[in-house]
Amino acid sequence: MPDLNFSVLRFVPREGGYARGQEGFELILKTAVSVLVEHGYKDMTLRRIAKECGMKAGNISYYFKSKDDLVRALLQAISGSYETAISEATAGAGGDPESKLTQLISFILQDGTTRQTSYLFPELWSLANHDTFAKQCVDELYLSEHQRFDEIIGELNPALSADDRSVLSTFILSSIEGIGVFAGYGKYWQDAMPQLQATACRCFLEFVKSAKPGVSGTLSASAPELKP
Amino acid sequence: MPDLNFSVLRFVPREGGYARGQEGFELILKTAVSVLVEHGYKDMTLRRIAKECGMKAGNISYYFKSKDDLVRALLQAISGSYETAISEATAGAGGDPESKLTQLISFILQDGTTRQTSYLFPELWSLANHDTFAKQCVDELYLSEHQRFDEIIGELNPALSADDRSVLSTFILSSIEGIGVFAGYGKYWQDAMPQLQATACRCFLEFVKSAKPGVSGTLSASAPELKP
DNA sequence: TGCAATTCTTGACATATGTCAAAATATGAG
DNA sequence: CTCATATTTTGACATATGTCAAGAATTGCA
Repeated sequence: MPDLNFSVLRFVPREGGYARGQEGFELILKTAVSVLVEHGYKDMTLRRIAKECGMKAGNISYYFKSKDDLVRALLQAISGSYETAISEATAGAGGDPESKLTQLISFILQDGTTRQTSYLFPELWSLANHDTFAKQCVDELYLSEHQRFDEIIGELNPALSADDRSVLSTFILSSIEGIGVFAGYGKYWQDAMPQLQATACRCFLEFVKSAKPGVSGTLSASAPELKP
Repeated sequence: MPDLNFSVLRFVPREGGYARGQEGFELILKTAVSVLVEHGYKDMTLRRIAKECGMKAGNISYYFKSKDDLVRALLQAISGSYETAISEATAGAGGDPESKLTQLISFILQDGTTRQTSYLFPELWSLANHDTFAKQCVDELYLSEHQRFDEIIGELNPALSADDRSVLSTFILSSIEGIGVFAGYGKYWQDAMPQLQATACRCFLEFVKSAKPGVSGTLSASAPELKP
């Protein structure tokens, strides 16, 4: 069984109960994530989770009144954990906005090389496409990442408007996440990840620094203007 | 029921049989794709496909000896269809390598705004993570896209080495695909897609044209060299 | 129009799933 | 230790799934 390591998987604390109760609660969620990663949502059954927990399926119904409930807790825990991780990763960055951007990009790409992240996110994206609550969790997660990019871009190029910043943030964030799909754990271009990381840092840093206000205008809108 | 439009869904032709047989065969595959898109792989059951086909579940077993067989045919049809679409989309591009790159990027992003593509690919990525055959189909699809980028980049900047070209192709391809996850059909940043498209074209075109040989070197390897 | 090959339905099977109630067991404050 | 509370197992339920065999219905060539 491959190693799974969330830096920290954060749970909403349980009200009342014994210590054992909290253990069981967290074990179920951790194991559920593991099953989701290793087998996909399609095969994430209560009996499978229970078996890997060393307990019986009925016991999960004691902690979660339905599978839907379990999945919700799962999504919240995952979303919250990644938000926390991003927060901590960017908190330690030096004052230099250039290295902040480089560090943020590198952190996300590095995380994308783990089996967990590489296998988990397609499941999340699929879930988000068919479930409103899942979509909210994923959106929330990415909004917090988007905000980090927005801040850094503002420092790097103060001349840009809020709209320009937002589009650039979305552009860079989504590009970076896309790289994980192609060069993440077990993917075809996995070996090129170091080069991709260096390339992404160079390309986006340069682009943000040299961007002029209106950079995010659509192509047709950027047609040559009439001179007065 | 939202409209689904594969430009063309290509099938491996059936051997022998009546005309009705071919119809049923194609109907099942088309419907299976529709169910996969609308409900996700988890809920892509034979009975659901059959019901949407207006036939009984048992009949699918006549065309496909197992569900696994159906899924394989599905993946091949999808992979082949996208390869064909990419091929045709780039065939019509003018001789100018700049507009070729712009057109290819625009085509992929435009396709990513459709419900079909936006919902389908997370399913494919998830499948590829847990199934060898699915992984092969997805890899094959992306390899053919990668090759198009590689060719165009070679025209745009002949000074680059094959390694540089390949890394840049992977970088741009994955970035573009990532944008679909964030600004595709129904996604949070959907409204920003026109700006993202313009931004991506500007950023990557500029980057490729101005790239110097060795651009894909890792950051540590690009440390200042000792002068002799 | 016959009639053999093809397509489709019927109905069943074994197995799997989420859920639940009742009984059994474990926990830890007093 | 006692015992009320919390946790866990047991065993069942209704429903769902992929698969298959046998028979009914359809197709299209002669």
